[in-house]
Amino acid sequence: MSQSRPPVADPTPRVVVPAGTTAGAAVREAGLPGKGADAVVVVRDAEGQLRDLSWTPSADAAVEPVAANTPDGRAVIRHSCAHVLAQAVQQQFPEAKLGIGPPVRDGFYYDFDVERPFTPEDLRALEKRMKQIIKSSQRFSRRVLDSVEAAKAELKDEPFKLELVDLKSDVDTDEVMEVGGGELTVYDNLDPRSGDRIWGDLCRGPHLPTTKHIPAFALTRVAAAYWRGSEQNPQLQRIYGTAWESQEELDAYSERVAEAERRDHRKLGAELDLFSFPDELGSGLPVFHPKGGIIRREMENYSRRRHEESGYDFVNTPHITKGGLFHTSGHLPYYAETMFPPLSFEGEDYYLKAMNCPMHHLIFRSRGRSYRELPLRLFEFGAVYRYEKSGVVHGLTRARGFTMDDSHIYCTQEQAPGELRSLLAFVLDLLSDYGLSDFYLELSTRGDTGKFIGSDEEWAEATETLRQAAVDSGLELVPDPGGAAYYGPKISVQAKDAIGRSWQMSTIQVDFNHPKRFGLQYTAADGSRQQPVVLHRALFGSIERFFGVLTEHYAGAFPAWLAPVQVVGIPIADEHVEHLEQVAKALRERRVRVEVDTSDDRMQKKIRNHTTQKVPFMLLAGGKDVEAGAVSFRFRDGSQINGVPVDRAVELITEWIAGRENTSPSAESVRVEH
RNA sequence: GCCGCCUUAGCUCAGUCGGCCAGAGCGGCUCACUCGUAAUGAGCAGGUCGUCGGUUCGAUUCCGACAGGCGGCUCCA
Repeated sequence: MSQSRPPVADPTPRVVVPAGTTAGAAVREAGLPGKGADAVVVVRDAEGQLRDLSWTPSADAAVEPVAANTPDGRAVIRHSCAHVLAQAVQQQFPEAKLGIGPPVRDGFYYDFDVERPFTPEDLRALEKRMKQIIKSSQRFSRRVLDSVEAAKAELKDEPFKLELVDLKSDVDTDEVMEVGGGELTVYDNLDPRSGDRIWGDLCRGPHLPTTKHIPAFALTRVAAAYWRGSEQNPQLQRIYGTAWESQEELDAYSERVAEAERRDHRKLGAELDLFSFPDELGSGLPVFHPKGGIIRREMENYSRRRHEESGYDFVNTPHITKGGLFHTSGHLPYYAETMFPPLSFEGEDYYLKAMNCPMHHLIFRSRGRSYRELPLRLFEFGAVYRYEKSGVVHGLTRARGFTMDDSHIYCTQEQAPGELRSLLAFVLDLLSDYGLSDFYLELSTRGDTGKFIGSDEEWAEATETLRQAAVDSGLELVPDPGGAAYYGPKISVQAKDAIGRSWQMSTIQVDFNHPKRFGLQYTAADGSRQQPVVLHRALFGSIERFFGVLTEHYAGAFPAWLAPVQVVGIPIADEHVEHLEQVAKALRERRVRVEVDTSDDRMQKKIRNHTTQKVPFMLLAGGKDVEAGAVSFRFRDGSQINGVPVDRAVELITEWIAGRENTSPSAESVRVEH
């Protein structure tokens, strides 16, 4: 149908908009699509500014058409859809006051001040109303307000918008799309026939030409949100929605959401009998069941081995300490509210450990240290407890009790850059051994709040050292101003999982404050006393969180080397059990976790059970196999290899596990022949 | 911590507009079946309807507090 359209050779084709004509006309003239998923919805001018199709430059302007199915195009669709939502809300609830309504990842939201919170029924009614608005093809029309006074007069019934008008100089961000760019504009929704103004909103734009250009949307949930993101401000009711350039894309998005739900580690943790959160223990305190315990142990064991090989020393420290230690470190009183309240006895306040570093510093300080010992790398799987607010506790990824794979590296100033580089390489290498391979880095630097300790020079130097190490890694580096720890800047490694979600994994921090506070010293070659630099580093972040991330990454189908049960023998009939027990014995001798299913379920049922339990290798044996001294493989994906000689089967499974292969074995990937 | 929603058997969920013995599927246990690649059949057990308090002749059902969960906000050394 669209075959006559010329192929797009230039990735960013330009269209020239003649002076005094609209961008839309030029786009049409150029033969670019006006409807469908690749419809041009706005253009980008020479300054990079997005403009409405109704934009009319006063001089000829070369612009870049922006299609609906691009990140910018989708943002415009979503933002316009937010306006439609707001119009629907004010039709249905005339007393509702408007907050802000920006596009966000995969969708949009709009905040409202209403007398009572929205209900799910409200959402359904609003969706219906929005569909009518979209169908009526209202035109989005931009209007420049003459002055701040004019704006205030127009917005006299919208207290939050008024506030934005007064704040406009410092709210020109992507989040607040209402105002910006030096002038105040309103987008009116006009009736396509009469041109009457139906609704309007303070907004910097740009917008779609008409509401009909919103091809597919859905309202997804309601929540409360603080006005302008501050706990001090009133809470508004936020409605979230999603909008896409086509119904197919909306469906695909819904499918991604459903897939994420299926992978939810909290759900899989129960289904696969890995861990639970007993109410009796309290919120955020997990227990690991035997199968979860195996995965956890394998994760830890491999990490332990790699750390041993890389020159780390293993230490152990207690879970509780007198409060003085955390005063020395500076954690108290800054972070008192995120630590559990103290236990008072014998005239002392004892705190549950919220971080391991102070205790490691004490180990460093326990005797005189020589430069010959540096870098000294102390490592511990250290359990910590943090009083996370009740509303943020979330499965294994945000728990109140968890285990950090924590290490502190004490080195000289000169050693720090090299140590950081090799540390980062080590971290990325180890993470990829667990099957995560898509990384980017975030550099968290000092902010201007009072929580950061230490001098400007020290911060600048530490930040630069970290930045350099990050740049040397060749990975994408995203700045995170104000995100540093109070004692120093940090790099965090963000990993993307199998369905493209990012998780913060490792953090690496440079710390020049703790050495000072703890009076850490070593004797240098010239006999002088020097202060070491401390590098803090958690690789998994926390074992629990990494466990949760891996569970979701693999959708519960753990690599064979991590799987709680690696092999299950399934006899066709009872008389074949003996044969499988022999195979199991051989595997068990090679430390393979193997079971033979002797239950009186039918063979088909056993296959189903162990498939849903995501066992990587199922070994079936019937008369033919017994006779041939063989077994038949069935894999998670349903593929099979029949009649594999027992010796070869044992060898093959052992090799697969020892190779720490992270993909699921299948008839295609497993090679029977040598 | 804040806002909203939720909590019935091990799990997933019906149900009670306030009233005799609260149901189903899966799971568990028992028995029969011995089977060639995702659910064999029959039977049995299992619930103080999250906890505490209030209203009521009577509460699993209505109200409140608390705990736990879910979705957000805020926070995240």
